[in-house]
Amino acid sequence: MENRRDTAKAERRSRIIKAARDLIRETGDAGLSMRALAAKAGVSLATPYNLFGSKRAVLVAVLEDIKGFGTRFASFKSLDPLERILRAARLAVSYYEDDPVFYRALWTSILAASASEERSAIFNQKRDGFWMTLLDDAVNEGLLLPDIDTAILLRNLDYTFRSIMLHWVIAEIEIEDIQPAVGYGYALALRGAATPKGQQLMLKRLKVLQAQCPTPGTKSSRRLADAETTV
Amino acid sequence: MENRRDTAKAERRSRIIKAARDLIRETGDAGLSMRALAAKAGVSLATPYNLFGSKRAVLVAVLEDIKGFGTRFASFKSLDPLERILRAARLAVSYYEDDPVFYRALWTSILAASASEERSAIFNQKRDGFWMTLLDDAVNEGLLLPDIDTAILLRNLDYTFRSIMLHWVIAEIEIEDIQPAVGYGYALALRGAATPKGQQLMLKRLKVLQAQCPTPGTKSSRRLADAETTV
DNA sequence: CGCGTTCTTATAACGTGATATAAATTTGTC
DNA sequence: GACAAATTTATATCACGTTATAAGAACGCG
Repeated sequence: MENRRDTAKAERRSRIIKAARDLIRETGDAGLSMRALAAKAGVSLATPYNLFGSKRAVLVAVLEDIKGFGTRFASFKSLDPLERILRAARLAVSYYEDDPVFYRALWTSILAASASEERSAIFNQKRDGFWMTLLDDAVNEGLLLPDIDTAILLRNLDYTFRSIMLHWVIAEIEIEDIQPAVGYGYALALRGAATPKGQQLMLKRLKVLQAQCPTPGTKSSRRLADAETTV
Repeated sequence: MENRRDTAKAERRSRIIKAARDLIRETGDAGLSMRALAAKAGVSLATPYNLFGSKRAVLVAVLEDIKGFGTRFASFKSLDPLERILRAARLAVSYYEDDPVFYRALWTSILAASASEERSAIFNQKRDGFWMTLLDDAVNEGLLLPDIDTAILLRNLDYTFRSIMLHWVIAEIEIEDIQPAVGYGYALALRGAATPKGQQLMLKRLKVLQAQCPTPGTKSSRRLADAETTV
């Protein structure tokens, strides 16, 4: 907010983000063209490119504009650290559960947007600090092994989260299957990093969550003998 | 190969796949347009659409055309089952390490190709039988808990693999960081599903692999206090 | 005020993936 | 060999993301 020029620019930026959000909600993925976006934002076609650089960047900005995670998380402080992590993951999933149409369209658009050289902060969101605190708490209370580098563990948890979301976006997971899948993945990785004490806790959760997961292997025709497979 | 018509069609199909593969190798992702592909395959622009349906489908066909996994795997039979799984994962990674330019371009194209309603077999490749055998062996030898549903565990391992590959394609992981990242993720999940005996084995591997992983948290400015985060 | 800078605007253009159409060609069958 | 069916072909067209261009407006500064 230095110049009046910059405030006008910021105003245009947020107008574009809002227009994109509304367009996705109204018309879904399909209706979101740059021409429609510019019209809806009351702006020229070139402006989103000036301010963001590409369609993908606009959509990433939409994603980053969605906040309020910490607020809803206030009430978990009494639980043990591992349980807190699972609750936090569940809370993260709930964002998608609350508005699946929007998020699916958003991610579809982001993935479909043409290739770019972006220094993609798509995945490098600023959640690290929050989650690192949770993990470090678990180490301090003797539930995770001190040998484990929590930063690397966190990245591994992120991998699980993203992959399940991508699977939901691209293929045919039902939205209600996401929560147990994420919970299971998190519990499994946490048990892999846990002390004996933490392992007991996670094993209980694993059994519960496993029962909630749809078993992919129940198709009667599983091909057991083809070693000639694709990478 | 019933009719002569079908053989000609199959021949055209494989000519298109080969042309796509060659085009990616020669010009990278950028040079692969449907017009260039049709020209290189000696075929009309409409033909790839007739035979495959979309650009994405062509690229998926290219991916599925790459085989030979089982052959290279013959020699691991003397190792313990968990170690075999880690070796197999490493072998899968080696495909990408051997030709990173090609695979990155291929995946970029697949992700960037316009949205589609495909019953995406992109990820549902036919590797299940091979990996299920490995996991079941580990259960039978008392290294993994019998409570664990190996099908769900396998899907979880797949999540890790895909996510790391996607991360490599989209963002800036170095190709040499993939192998430890995949190994760590697999060892972590396997330890999470392991018996005490299996856990000891995996913990050793975890420590080694952890040391090979680049630590994402070593940036001096880690923001610890922002609970206001993005989902 | 006036000048220069910066940015938006309007518009045209390019190459793209995809689709539609009618003509040409190939194939299987009689 | 001739006919019918199917499909490739050639071509035109569409909407899209993106870029380039020139013209105009808003601003900071003297």
